[in-house]
Amino acid sequence: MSGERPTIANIAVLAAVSRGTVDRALHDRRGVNPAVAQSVRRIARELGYVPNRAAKALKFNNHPKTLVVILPTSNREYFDQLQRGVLRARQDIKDMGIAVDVVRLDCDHETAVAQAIDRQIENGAAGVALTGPDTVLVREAIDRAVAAGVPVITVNSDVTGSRRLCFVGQDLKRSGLVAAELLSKMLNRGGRVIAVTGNLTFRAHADRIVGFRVGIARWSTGLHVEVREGFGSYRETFGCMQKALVQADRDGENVVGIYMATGVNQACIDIVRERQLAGKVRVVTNDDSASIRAALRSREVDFTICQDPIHQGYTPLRILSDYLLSGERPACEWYRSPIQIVGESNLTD
Amino acid sequence: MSGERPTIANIAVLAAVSRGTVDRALHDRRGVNPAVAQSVRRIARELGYVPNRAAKALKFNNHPKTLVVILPTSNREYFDQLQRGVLRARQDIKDMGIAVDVVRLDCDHETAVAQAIDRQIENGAAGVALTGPDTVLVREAIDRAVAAGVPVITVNSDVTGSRRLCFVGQDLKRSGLVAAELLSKMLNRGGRVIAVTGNLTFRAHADRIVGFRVGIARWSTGLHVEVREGFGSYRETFGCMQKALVQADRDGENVVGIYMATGVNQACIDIVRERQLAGKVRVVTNDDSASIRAALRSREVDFTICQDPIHQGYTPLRILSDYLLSGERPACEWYRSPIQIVGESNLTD
DNA sequence: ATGAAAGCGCTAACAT
DNA sequence: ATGTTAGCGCTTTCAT
Repeated sequence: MSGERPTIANIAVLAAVSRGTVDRALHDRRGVNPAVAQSVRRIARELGYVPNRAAKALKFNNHPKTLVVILPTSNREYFDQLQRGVLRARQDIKDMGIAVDVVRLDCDHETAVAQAIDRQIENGAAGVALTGPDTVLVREAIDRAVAAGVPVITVNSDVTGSRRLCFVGQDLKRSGLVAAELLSKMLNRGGRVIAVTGNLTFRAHADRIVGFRVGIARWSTGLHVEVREGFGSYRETFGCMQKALVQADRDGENVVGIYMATGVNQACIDIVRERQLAGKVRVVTNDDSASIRAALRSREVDFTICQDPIHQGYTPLRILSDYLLSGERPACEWYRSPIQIVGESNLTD
Repeated sequence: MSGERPTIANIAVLAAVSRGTVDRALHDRRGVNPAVAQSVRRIARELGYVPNRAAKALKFNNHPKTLVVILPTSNREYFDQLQRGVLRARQDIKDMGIAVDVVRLDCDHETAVAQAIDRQIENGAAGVALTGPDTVLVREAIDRAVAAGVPVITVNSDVTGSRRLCFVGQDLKRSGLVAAELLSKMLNRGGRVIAVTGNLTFRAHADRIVGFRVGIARWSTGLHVEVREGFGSYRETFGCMQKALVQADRDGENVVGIYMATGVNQACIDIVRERQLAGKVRVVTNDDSASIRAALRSREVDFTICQDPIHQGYTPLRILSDYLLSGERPACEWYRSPIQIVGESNLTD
């Protein structure tokens, strides 16, 4: 083949036009003779032209592009971690003439999120990554952004049916499966396992439980699952756990394991501590936090299943900047963030 | 502060010299008045000057730099995976005017490795990442490269005492700890655990066992560790396992767990299969391979501890290209690759 | 509708 | 020893 690495100048020669015209043609800008545009694009395709990212980046230095990340103020510990991933990405792409802004707001408030998206587009954001509720208002705001030519990526929790570029987050069902495998393999005897979740009407919460049930059925011998909802409040979570333990006593079945699938792990940990269940009951939780780390060290928790918040912060920005620099759409719709199993031995402080 | 983002041109104005002189001063090139050089560097420091990577990258396109990765032909499955990480990095830095070559050779042969390094330097490699034996010859070759201004990174297995930029690989002692935690938590009853390794005189092999022993002491109740060496051969590994099982019978102690810390996992898996120990004995292995995946699915292995070969292939090239582009030395001497615990539930096919 | 040219920040070749 | 200039590949005026 032609040894020449394809560049705009290169294509310009072959098409017998100027570099400006090639640029215009390749970017579907107006003011190009359709026939010329056609032929330019054909040549580009034949040469396998891919824009040089370094050159484009250098050019951006004129008028820097800005990517915006919208994150919740809730679940502070987790999203602070995620933000560290964002900051790392910011460093990596700063020299590409791409700036990164982080906006934190109450993401449970759907209108707030939708408005934030609209505002960022108005301000000229070149791309948006966000965590928001899976509701119509948010979906419409995302679709408006995409229609305006601004790529959007959902992080940690997807907005289904929207025209976002892709979703970066964990496979929650799989996460539930992992919890089940761990508990099953730690518990060869039978008995009762309590799975505490937030609210089963939320898809995200339900998914983990679905996976967990499947996993228990697949790997355990004689474990029974008892699901309880804590609805995101400490009080209710604490209460439902207590009731579940009493109920088990009454039923004459031993509680041998606990799966804390909820955000309010603290309530569960406190129960384990108060009742001195450490060592008697196997406990698996989700995510990472100071109190979970402490519980791992004190053996009140055996394993916690993490979703690599750093990765979730870093990846979307890399995808967006790649998109800006090379026009390449992400390879897949769903970037599954790794499922990390963490015990006391591999705590990474 | 001065709102001006610091560039060479910028510094040149402040120092009242030309851009060329600034470039020379900042790169300690010869032919600059020491006093001038001093003042230029001072101004650069005060402005917090960091070279623009995109610009440097674009410049590289003139005469592309080449990074070389030297990998073993042995342990094929693992290093093929690692090479995939290398190829991914190659894509990412191609546009930076940085090419990546992969050389595979028999890395147990120290002279071969040392010669390969020398040859690559002679060929004008801009940086080298390598997996090689921790011997004097290799260390000297690395130091020669570094002395010639070519940065070197060791991958997967370190060459201690060498002047390599950094090491990217797993914390093997930690890996042994993790194995111990898993087995301990799966085995509340007491009994004997067989740990199969290659050759305890090799630091890398010994490390895992050290960690494993510490971990068993820390987490288990009543587990006894029996270490066997297989010396990297299938036959010997198979043989020593068999002997260990017979010995346990004779001693009247149940073998309840197996830790396969060796490269020849296959021998151990075959034993488990032949003796139909699946379900009776808890098994933890290292790394990932087709046969281990199969064993996970057939439940002959409970968990395998992986060291993220993709990461080990990707990271060194990122560090090297960052070094070329920004002159930044890596933040730490040892990039610990993540310790992944993989069961049947989180096999990533 | 198209061409020409300037410039992003840096470096290497050339000129003084 | 230092200044000047060209050029990496791309985009964006400004001219035509």
